[in-house]
Order: sequence, then C-alpha cells, then structure tokens
Amino acid sequence: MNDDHSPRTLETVTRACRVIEALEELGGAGVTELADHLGLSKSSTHSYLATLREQQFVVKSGDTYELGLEFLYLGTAVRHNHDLYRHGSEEIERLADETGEYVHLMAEQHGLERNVYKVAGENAVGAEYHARKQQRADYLHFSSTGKAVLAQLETGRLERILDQYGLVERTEHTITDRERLYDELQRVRERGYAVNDEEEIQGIRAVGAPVVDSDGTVLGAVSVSGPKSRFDGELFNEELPEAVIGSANVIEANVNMSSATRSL
Amino acid sequence: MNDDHSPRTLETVTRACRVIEALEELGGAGVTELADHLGLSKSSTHSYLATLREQQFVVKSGDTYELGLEFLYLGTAVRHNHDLYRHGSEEIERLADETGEYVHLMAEQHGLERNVYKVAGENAVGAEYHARKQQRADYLHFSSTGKAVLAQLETGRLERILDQYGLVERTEHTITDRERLYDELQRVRERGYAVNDEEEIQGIRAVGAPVVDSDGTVLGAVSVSGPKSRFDGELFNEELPEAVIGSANVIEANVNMSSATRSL
DNA sequence: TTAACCGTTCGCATATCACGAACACTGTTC
DNA sequence: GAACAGTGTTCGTGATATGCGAACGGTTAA
Repeated sequence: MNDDHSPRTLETVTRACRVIEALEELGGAGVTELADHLGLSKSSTHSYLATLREQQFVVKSGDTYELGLEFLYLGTAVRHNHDLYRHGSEEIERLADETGEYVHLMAEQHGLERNVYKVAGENAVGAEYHARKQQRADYLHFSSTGKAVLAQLETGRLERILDQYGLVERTEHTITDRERLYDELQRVRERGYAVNDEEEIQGIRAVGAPVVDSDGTVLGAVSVSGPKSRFDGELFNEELPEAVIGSANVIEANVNMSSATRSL
Repeated sequence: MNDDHSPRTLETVTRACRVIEALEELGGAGVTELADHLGLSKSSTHSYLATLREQQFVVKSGDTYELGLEFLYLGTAVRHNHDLYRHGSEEIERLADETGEYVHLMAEQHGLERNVYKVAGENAVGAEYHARKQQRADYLHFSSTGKAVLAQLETGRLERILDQYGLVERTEHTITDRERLYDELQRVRERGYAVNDEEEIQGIRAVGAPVVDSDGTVLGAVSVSGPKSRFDGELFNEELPEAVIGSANVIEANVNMSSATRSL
C-alpha cells in the first residue's frame, strides 16, 4: 500500500521540465538568463532549448525563447478529456448564471488543488481573487473546494498530504492546526459542503461541495465565491450551500451516467 | 541568414516530448501500451513516466498514466502572454457578436498554423469545422488566416516553409500548385485580406486578415468562417472583408499602443 | 494450480550528456 | 574606429546517466 520507494528518474527529463517551468515563470528568456536561473551551463541550457524547439514545444523570437502554442493545445486537450469538464462545464455555467458569482471547478492532483474550469457570473467580483486562482497549483486546506476534497479522502492519503505540504498560513483565518482541521473536515462530511471564510483571501468567502464518483472516489469539487459583504445570512448558510450541492450532484449524475453507458 | 546547421539535441528530451504527445493522442495509457507505441523498452518507458509524474506533469490513476492539469495551467499562461490574445481577445469577441459567425485568432509557429483563440457567434455553425480546428497544428496554405500570414512573409521564409511541408491537398479546392499559390498571395497582398473557398473543408468559406506589427512582422491573423450558403454576394465580398480588416487593424493599434508605452 | 498478463526494480555496458573553451556576432564605449 | 562586454552558438572530451533485458511482485483468467 506504500508507493514510497522513489523510483528511478531521469535527470535529463527533470531538467527539461525545469526549463519549461522557468520559461513560463519568466515569460520567455534568453540562454544566459535561463542558464543562471537554473544553475546550468550556457551550453547545456542551449541544448535543452534547441531540443524543445525542434519538438515545437518552444519558439524562438529574436534571441528569446518562449513556450509555444503547443502547450495551449495540450492544455485544452487535457481539459476536454477531464471528466469534471466533460460532464460539468454546462452545469457550472448554469450555476454562474443562477448565482451571478464566481464559480470554480477544481480537482486534486499530487496533493494540490488545480483549476479545471471557472466562470464569472454577472455580479462576480474580485480581480485579486481571480488572479490568485490563476496560480499553478495551491494548497487544499484553505479553500472551500480543497476542504471538500480533503474531507472525502481516506485518512492515509489525507495524512500523507498534510505531512508533505503542512498547513501553510495564507491569512489570519487560515486553519493551521491539524486537530482543528480534522474537526472542520468532520463538519464538512456532516453538512455535505465546505466553507472558506476568508481563509485564503481577506474579504472573500466561498462555499464548495465535492463531486464524488459512484465508487466513492472524489473527482474534485465545485465552489461559488464572492465578497464577504454579500456572502452572509441565509444566502451564505442555506441558499448557496444548497445550490452548490445541487450542482455537484448533477455533475455526479452526468459522470455516472456516462460511465454506465460506457460499460455496456 | 541560414539557421540550418541542425544544433545538438538531447535524445532524452526528445523522447520525453514524444511520451507527452503519445499520452495526449492516446488519452492516457499504461506502461506497456506506451512502450509499444514508442518503440522503447518497458523499463525505459517507466522511467520517463515516473520522472514526468514526479515533476507533476503527469498523473497516474490506477495503472494508466495521463497528462496532468499542469498542462492546462501552462496553456492558459501561454495564451495570456501572447500578444494576439492580450490585445485581441476583446476585439475578437466583438467581431463574433457583430457577425454572429465563428471567429478565429491564429498565429504561425514553426511554419504551421496554431489556434490562439476562437469565439462562436450566435449563428455560428459547423461542428465539423470546429473539430477540425481543434487540431494540434495545421498547414498554412489552405486557410484564410494561413494565407493571410503567408502573404506577409519574406520570400525566403515562405519558400522554406513550402519546401518543408509541401502543398498538401485537403479538399478538391485546395491550391496545390506553387505558382497558383504565389498568384493568390499576390492578390491577398493587393486586397489586404485572404479568402478560403472550401479549400480546407467542403462547404465552408472564410475571410481572413493579417495582424501586422509596427516593424512589419506578422503576428498572426483574424478570420470569420461559416457555411458557403450564407457566405455569398455582398456579405462575402465586401462586408466581411471590411469587418475582418477592421478588427485586424484594431488589434494592430492595441499592440502598437502597448509596445509604445512599454518603451517609455 | 497454472499461466499470461500487467507494472515495477535492478545491474551492467555503452552511448549520452554536461562542461568549458572557443567561436561569431552585436552594440557599446572611449 | 578599435577594443570590449555582452549576447547566442559550436565542439571535443571525460564522467555518468540512461537503455536494455531479466527477474520480481501482483492481479486476473483459465
């Protein structure tokens, strides 16, 4: 049950991945700049860039190398193959229409939260929040979707994730105590939805519900988020939870329907 | 002026790229399946997958490996960094509203056409066309955007691209003769826009205009496409060309404005 | 029970990659 | 106008990381 005997990995591939990430972070770079950034020699860095370019993963304009549109292609392909997007995008759009707020569809990968799809409702606010959610990947313990997912994991995996990443404090409201988090997750399981009360960003609240497979594995979670001023009272405690859980259930139904027809 | 002395390239990186592409094509795969597909040994294939997984580029569910959401992140990052998207997305949306048809924003990379952004107008039709445009990358010589771009390239680059890829026939209307293409490109330059008259897909016409930098380099092209039945007469010969050129000009202005302010 | 599949691990031989030094080119500086 | 400090690029070499095959552990089917 333990997948820990770290398998043999290829340094050359690892370095290639770091080159790609660095190009993204820097928004394109020259050979020398990249070499410094990665701690590689200029000549080696050049070889990596030349290879990625030959494979059309990277383009060169003038003397700077950038990630190519191949990544956009791969990204949309990944999204379209993802169960949550295939069976959830329409429902997410509907929910954004209904609530008028920001709606997110997230999945967990490698113990971190990844954005699958997001839609801004008519009254959706929060340029800052929007930008924050643009992050590569983020921790699970301070978002409504993250907590909704964590609450569904078997304790073994939960603990391994917490061990690996810890409970980083993002705002003063972030839960940083392990026992408090366990209590919180218990409440999430009881209520069927999770809440983010300014734990990720000051002034922003969110309500999230997990999307669970028919075999009980979590696929991810749906959330609605908005300003604290608006997210209050009956809306925050009843209407939104109901709406979010409803959407999650619709998506679950779509997923299960499709997997049922697939096995005919 | 010749960049041809093919530089030294890293086989390990090339193979990693092929693994990624194969995972995309197959929509996820097991070790043995991938090894067969790539002509590598099982053990080597495993090492590649293990490395890509460690770098969080790949996820493993059960016994099948799939591309991770990292690619979606990288893809949207690439799009948001792309000049055409930054300064063109709004205009493209406006054009889709105005015409009610399918609108595309494309760029050339490595001599092929890459989709940057697309918006479906209200009456937009063509599921097939839509799917076709989902392609990884396509040739330049049979699309309106592709021809608009080709018409702006210096003859050296143009010839190198044609030498590399040839004039593949996609439909019976595709231009497969070099001289005829040169004539066509000359007309494109004279009129300021390019036409695709069922050269890519039967029954689909399109009008495209290039987006050119202030130093004269092509950034890409805009197009409007739709069914032959509707794309006819005054609309096809005057209104749409005017609209498409207008949009291209707006995007050019945005791009130049931004590069002007940047150099202060 | 056996057999035929998986995915994974490991040792070994060899091909591959990292480095530094040199090159070509550009723009700057004095 | 010449020397210089920056680029990006090429190439030879030695150290080592990688590819392979064989074997292992597991699951499913016969």
